[in-house]
Amino acid sequence: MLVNSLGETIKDRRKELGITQPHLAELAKISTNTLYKLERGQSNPSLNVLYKLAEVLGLELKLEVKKTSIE
Amino acid sequence: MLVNSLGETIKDRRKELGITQPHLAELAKISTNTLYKLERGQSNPSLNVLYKLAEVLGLELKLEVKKTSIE
DNA sequence: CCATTAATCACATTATAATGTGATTATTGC
DNA sequence: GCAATAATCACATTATAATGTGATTAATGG
Repeated sequence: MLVNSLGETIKDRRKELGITQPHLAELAKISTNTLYKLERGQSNPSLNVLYKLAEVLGLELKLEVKKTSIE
Repeated sequence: MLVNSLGETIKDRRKELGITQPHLAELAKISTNTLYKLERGQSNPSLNVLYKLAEVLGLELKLEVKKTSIE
C-alpha cells in the first residue's frame, strides 16, 4: 500500500461503480467531507470508516505477511 | 477481514516474532494502551497506527476488490 | 517460591478524526 | 450558454482515538 493508494483505490472503485461522492457517503453512512479527504489522502481515517466504504464498494481490507519479507 | 481478525493478525504476528507488547509499541512508536486495545479488538484504530505496526511486523495492508463480488 | 516483566484494565487528559456549515470552483446535461 | 449537481475547500464544533498514569493480575525465569 503506497502513499495514497488507498484513497486512490476507493476513488477508482467509486468511479467504476459510477457513483458520486455524496451518494457513496450516504450509502456508507459517512460525511462527504470524510470521503473527500480520504480520497485525496488528506486524512488519517479510522478502520471503521474504511470498513464501511469497503462494504459498500465490494472491497476487502487485508492485513497479511509481506511476500517479500524474510521468513 | 472478520470481526477482529485484524487484531488477531497483529497479535499472532507479534508472537511469531517473539516480541512483547511493550517492545512492539516502542518499535512502532505507539502507546502500549493503543496496542493492547487494538489486539483485543477494543478500539477503532487509525490507518496511521495500522501502518506503523505493519511496517514493524513485516505486514502489508491491502484494499482490493473482493474476489467473490460480481464484476 | 519469589522477583521481574508482561498483559490487562480503569480513568483522566490531549490530540485529532469525523462532522456540520457554507462558500467556491469544476463538471455535466439540457 | 446556463442551470443543476459534484467536487473542492475553509473553518468551527463534536466525537473519539491515542496517550499518560497508576493499579491489578498473569506469566516467566532464576
